[in-house]
Amino acid sequence: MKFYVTTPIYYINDLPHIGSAYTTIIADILAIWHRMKGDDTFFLTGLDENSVKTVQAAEAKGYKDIQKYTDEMAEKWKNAWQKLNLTYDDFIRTTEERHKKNVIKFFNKIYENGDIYKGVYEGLYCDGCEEFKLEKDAPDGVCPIHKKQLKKIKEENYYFKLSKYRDRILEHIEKNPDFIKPEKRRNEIISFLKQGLIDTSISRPGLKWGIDLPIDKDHKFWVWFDALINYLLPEKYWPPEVQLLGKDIARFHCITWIGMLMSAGYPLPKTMYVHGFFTVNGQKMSKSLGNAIDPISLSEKYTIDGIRYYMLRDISLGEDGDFSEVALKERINNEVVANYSNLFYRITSFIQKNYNGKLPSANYSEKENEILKQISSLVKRYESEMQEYELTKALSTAVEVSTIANKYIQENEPWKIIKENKEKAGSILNFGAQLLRTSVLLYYPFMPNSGKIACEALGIKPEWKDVEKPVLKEGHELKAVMLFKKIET
RNA sequence: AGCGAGGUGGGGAAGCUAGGUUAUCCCGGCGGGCUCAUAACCCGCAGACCGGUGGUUCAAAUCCACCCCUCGCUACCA
Repeated sequence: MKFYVTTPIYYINDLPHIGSAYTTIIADILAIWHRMKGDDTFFLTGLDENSVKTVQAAEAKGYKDIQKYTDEMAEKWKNAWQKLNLTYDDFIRTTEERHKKNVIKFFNKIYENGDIYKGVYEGLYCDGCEEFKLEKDAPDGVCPIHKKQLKKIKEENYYFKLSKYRDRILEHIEKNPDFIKPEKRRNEIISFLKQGLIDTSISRPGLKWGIDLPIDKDHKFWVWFDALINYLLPEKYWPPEVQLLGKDIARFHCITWIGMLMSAGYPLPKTMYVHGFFTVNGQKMSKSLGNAIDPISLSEKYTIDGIRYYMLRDISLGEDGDFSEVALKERINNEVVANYSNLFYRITSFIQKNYNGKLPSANYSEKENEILKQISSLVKRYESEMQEYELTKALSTAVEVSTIANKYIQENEPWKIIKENKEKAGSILNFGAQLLRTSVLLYYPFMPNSGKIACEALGIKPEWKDVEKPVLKEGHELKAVMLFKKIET
């Protein structure tokens, strides 16, 4: 089985914020899980550098050489992702030759297919903003920012015959309930399509930055057209099993991109998953409010895994959610530390102290077999939740498993038993360690950094095979490690 | 305005498609147990007339009607 997941490619007019980190982390979780299962996995992320915004940001910061600016920003983005230990397989920049080649190739296909024509774009232009305004944003034809009369400008654009594909797109979405998730986004797209579709322009004249249109040197590709094509990069993995999107860009992906692919004759992605947005401590995140969160400094304080855990645990994937530092800290202390890390330590340190770090022999009874059955059904549930991209549910299933393990240890009181019967206590610890191994693996995609340490200490590999079974053998060596520290401040 | 999603104990959610014993889970609060463990772990308790009104039914959080409230989408904004 192969698994190909994409994130949107991000604008480089600023550094990564918590929102872009969120999307990329979701992709990372999925990629890690599929790798554990042995799937041929490919995780693509990258940067959208051909936007007019790039030029504006570069100039605002005093750069004359735009390419230099993009190179520097790209380094910063890569560094940020490395600090967060994200495991992407390739990082695409739309200023790269390999991308430009793909754009041209793609364009030629739809051009030869007769889906490109020259038309006129009419719009209200503001000299101050240097951009077109929509009528709804500019009541009375006046720019809301500059209070100036907008000019009616006509310019020639090349258009893509998107409207031609409207029926096919609609049909595809209606016939494939899993194509757009969650359902609420699917409904939105369907109702949008039912209103009808107009063609979309794909080029702009007179730009100095961007990719040249092969049929007309005076035009550059409009940034959206060029950006979407990045996903085609890993040819042998096409089509993606899932493309992750923010809700603001759902329509471009679920409609325009799909129409483009139909025209060029590519198979379609299996699922477009639209996630929600964060507010920060109840407020909308924005630069002007100055409440944008830097994921790097946050991770230094709370650990990468702590943040990953919180994001998926507290915020239902697909819904909007509030990012609160208070809640973050509570989740880490009350769940990651108290439930998981504590479980890990109480079992491993007990074995280390009393059994020289070697797994004692086991003699399971009806009670243990009952629990194994329960675990096995929870693991099945986890797998189907992961498969359906219900990551929040899958994580809470993982929590259930480690709770069962804590309960088992608690009820069987090996610290008492060991005083009279070391062998019997050993059997309890043996079973506890088996449950611990399952917990570690279920948590692994969500918290891979501590997961690595946990696997090493347990002497296991992060593999999904027999995840629900008690496969650790008598005499297996393991070490006591504290995976997380309590956040005190 | 149209279309869509939702309103469930202090907070966050599940249940509702196939109506039926004490409405479930997590956090928080309170009490107890345990002491292997990072005051962690385990057990118990309090707290919800399931947005409102009316209807269908032996029986509704679950079905129907109307109403109120919140949020999202309604084209070039990653």
